[in-house]
Amino acid sequence: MHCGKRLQGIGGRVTKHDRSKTAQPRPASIAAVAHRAGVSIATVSRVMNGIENKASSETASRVMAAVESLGYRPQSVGRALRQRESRIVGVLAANLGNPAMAAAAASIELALRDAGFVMALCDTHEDAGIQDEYLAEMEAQLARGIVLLVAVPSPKLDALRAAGRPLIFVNRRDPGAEDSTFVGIDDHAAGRAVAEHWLAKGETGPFGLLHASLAFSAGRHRAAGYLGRLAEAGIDEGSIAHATGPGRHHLEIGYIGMARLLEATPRPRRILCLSDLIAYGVYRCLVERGVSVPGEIELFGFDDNPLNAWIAPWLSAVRIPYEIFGTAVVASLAALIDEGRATTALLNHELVIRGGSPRGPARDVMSQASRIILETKSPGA
Amino acid sequence: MHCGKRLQGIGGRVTKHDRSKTAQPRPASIAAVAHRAGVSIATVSRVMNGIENKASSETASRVMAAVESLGYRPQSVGRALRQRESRIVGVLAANLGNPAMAAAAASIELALRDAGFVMALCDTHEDAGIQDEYLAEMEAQLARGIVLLVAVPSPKLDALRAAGRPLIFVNRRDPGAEDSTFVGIDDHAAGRAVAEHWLAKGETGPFGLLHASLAFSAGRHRAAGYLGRLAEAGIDEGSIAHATGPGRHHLEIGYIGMARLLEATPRPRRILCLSDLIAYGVYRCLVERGVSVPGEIELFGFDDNPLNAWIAPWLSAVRIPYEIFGTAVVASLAALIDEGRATTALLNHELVIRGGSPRGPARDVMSQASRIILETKSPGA
DNA sequence: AGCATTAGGGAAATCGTTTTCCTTCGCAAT
DNA sequence: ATTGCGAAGGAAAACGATTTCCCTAATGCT
Repeated sequence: MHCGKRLQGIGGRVTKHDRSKTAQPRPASIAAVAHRAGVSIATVSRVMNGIENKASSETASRVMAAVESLGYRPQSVGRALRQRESRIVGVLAANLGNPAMAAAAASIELALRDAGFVMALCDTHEDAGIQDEYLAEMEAQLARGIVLLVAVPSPKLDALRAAGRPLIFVNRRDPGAEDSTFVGIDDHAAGRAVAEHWLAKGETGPFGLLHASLAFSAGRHRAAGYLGRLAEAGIDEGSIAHATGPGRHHLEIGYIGMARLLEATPRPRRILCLSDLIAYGVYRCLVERGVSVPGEIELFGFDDNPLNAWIAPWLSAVRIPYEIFGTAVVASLAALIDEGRATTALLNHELVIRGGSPRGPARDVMSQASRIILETKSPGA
Repeated sequence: MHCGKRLQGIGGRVTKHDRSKTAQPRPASIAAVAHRAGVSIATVSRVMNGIENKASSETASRVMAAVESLGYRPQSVGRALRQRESRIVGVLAANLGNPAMAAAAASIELALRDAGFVMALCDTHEDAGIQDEYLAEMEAQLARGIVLLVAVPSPKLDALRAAGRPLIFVNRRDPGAEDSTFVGIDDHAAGRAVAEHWLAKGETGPFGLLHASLAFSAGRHRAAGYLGRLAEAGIDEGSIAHATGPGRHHLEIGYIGMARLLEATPRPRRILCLSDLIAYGVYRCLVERGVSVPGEIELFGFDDNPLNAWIAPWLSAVRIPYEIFGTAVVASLAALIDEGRATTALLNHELVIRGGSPRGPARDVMSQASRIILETKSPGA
C-alpha cells in the first residue's frame, strides 16, 4: 500500500551450531562474601549499604576486599523481595515507532539510571488491554513507579490510582483524574502560539486542523488554544476545516485526513497537525498529488522530533523539550514517592520555524513574539 | 548548530498539589489465597502453574475462585528468587533515537510478550561502559537472556559469554566470538545487491561509500560486498570515494562525511550509506548546498526504517525486515535456553527503490533481478 | 492377599537479601 | 560501684514464591 514494491517475500534461513550446555556456576552470594571476610551476612549487607556505626573501618575494608575478589554484586530479586519494592520503573510508551516518544524514552532512561533506577520500557500501542497487561506486570515486578508516556483509560489504571501507586503521566494527562502527577507542556498555550504566529505574519487563512482523537487532554487543549486564538481574531470556527482519520496510527490519520481536507472549499492553506507523524502523513499525501509544501500549503507540527531538522525542512513545529523530560520525570517521581506530593511540571515549548524551500538551504526562520504562557492552571478549560 | 533558532530557552514551571500519603495495603499473597481456599500454599502454587495430578478438579476450581475473588497475581520476585531466574529479558539497544532500532525493539517486545517474557529495554549509546553497567544490572535481575541490538566489545560481555549466559546478537555479530547466536541479514549479500542494482541499470559511477566505523561485522560486510561487486565489474576500489565522520552519531557522520566527499574529484554521483541515519545527514548536507537528490546525487541507505516511505521519497534502501526480528529472536532464545544451541538466523533483506522526484508522486520503482544470496556461511570473509 | 503405583495434598526447605532483635564491650556520667 | 549509652556485630526472622520430601488412600496387578 504505502510501502515500496519488494524484490522478494520475507523468509530466511536458520543455521544451527551446537554448543555444549555448561552448568551455570552460581554467582557469589552474600554468604560467600561473609564467609571470606569472616563476618556475618548482616555485616556484609550493612557495609554494602553504607550504614554508619555498624562496622569498624577495618571490618568494612575487609568486607570490601572480599566483595572485590569475588566480584560480588547483590542480586536485585533478593533485595526486592525483602523490601517489597524493586528498582524497576516501568515506562509504558504508546508507540515507540514515534521518534518523539523514543526521544522521551531515551531521556527518561538516562535520568532514571542516574537516580539508580532501572527502566523497563514497554509499548502499549495505545491499547487499553495491553496497557493493563503491562500495568499488572509492573505490579508483579514490584516496580517503584510507573511512567505513562501517553496513557489510555483502563480498569487497572483506575485500580492503581485508587491504590495510591506512584503514577506519572507524561504528555497526556491522567484520563481519570485531575490532580495526578503530570509532566508535559502547556498544550493550550502552544496551540495558541501557532495561531498567533500565523496571525502575526498577516495570514488570513484558510486555516485547517488535523488531529487524532480529541478525547484526551493534549489534543483537546492544543486544538482549543489554536481555535480560540483564531476566534479572537474574528475567524469563525466554522470556516476552519478540520479532519481526522480512522484508528490510532498518526501517519495514516494524516494521510487520509489530508485527502479529505483537499476536498474542502476553500482549500485550507495553513494546517496545524497535532503531531509530527500526522504531518508526515499529510506530506506524503501532498507529495503524491504534486502539491508543494510549504509553497502551496504550509504545515505546522507538534513535537519536533530530532529527525525533523535533518529530513523535514518543510515542517515547522512546536518543539517539546523531550531531552529534559527525564529529569522532570525523576524529580516528579521523587516528590511522589518521598513526600507523597503529586506535581505538575509544565516545561517550556518553543516554535521552530523552517523555511523549507526544497532547493535552498534548510534554514530555520525565527518567529517574532510568540508568547509562552506560564501561568495556566487548567489549560483548555 | 543544526537545530532551528529557538524562541526561548528551556525551563519551566512546577506546581505542587498536596496529596495524602496513604499506607499501601498489601496485595493478596499466595498465603491469602491458600487460606481462603482452605488448602496449603503448595497446592495453590501447583494449581497456578498447571501441574497435573496434584490437585483434584474440585480443589483446583476452589483455588481459582479464591484467586479470582482476591485478584491475586503472583509476585515475580518471589518466583524469580526461588527459581534463580526471572522472566525479564534485557534488550540493550545502541540508539533508541534510530527509528530502525525502535522498530526492532517494538518487534522484539511483541514477540517476547507473546512468549511470556518481559522486556527491559535500555539504551547503551554504543558505549562500552554503559553497556557493562546494563549487563551487570541484567545479571542482578536474573534476566533469562540478553539481547544485544548492536553490541560493542566490553569486559562484562566477555565475562557473560565465558559464563555461558544466553546472549543474542542482533544486526551486529558478537565482536568477541564467531559462533554466538546471531539474528540479522546477510550483510555481505546486501552490500553486493546494491552494487548489482546500480550496475544493472548501466551506471558507471563515480561511486561513493559513507560509513561509520568499519570495525564491526555489519558495516565491514556491507562495505566488502559492495566494493567486491564493483571490483568484479572492473571498477577500481581506489576510484570509489569513501568517507566517514567522527564519533558514533550517524546523522553527523553523514553530514560531515558528505561535506568531505563533495571535495573529491570526480564527485561521486551514486553513494551507498551504510545506515538510513547516515543518509539523512547526507541529505541535509546536500539540501543546504542546493544539490538535488536524487537528481544530481543518488543515495542508497540501509535499514529502510518505517518512516522512509512517508518522508524520504528520495531514498532507496536495503530493507531489513525488523518486523519479523522479534519472532526470530525469541526462537533463537528458546533454542539457546532449552537446548543450548547457538543459531544464526539470516533473514531476507529486500531492495526498496524510490524515485523521489520532489514534485511527482513518491513512487517506488521495482528493481530488476537483485539476487538474494542465502547460502553464505561466513559473509565478508 | 500382598505389593507397587498413582492421585492428592500438606509441612517445610529454599532462594538471597534486609532488618529486627539481641549480646557484648568499653567508656563516661552519676 | 552502678547505670546508661553507643559502637560493633551476630542470630534469626522476615519477604513470596517453588519444590522437595513426606504421608495417606485408592487402585491395579500378580
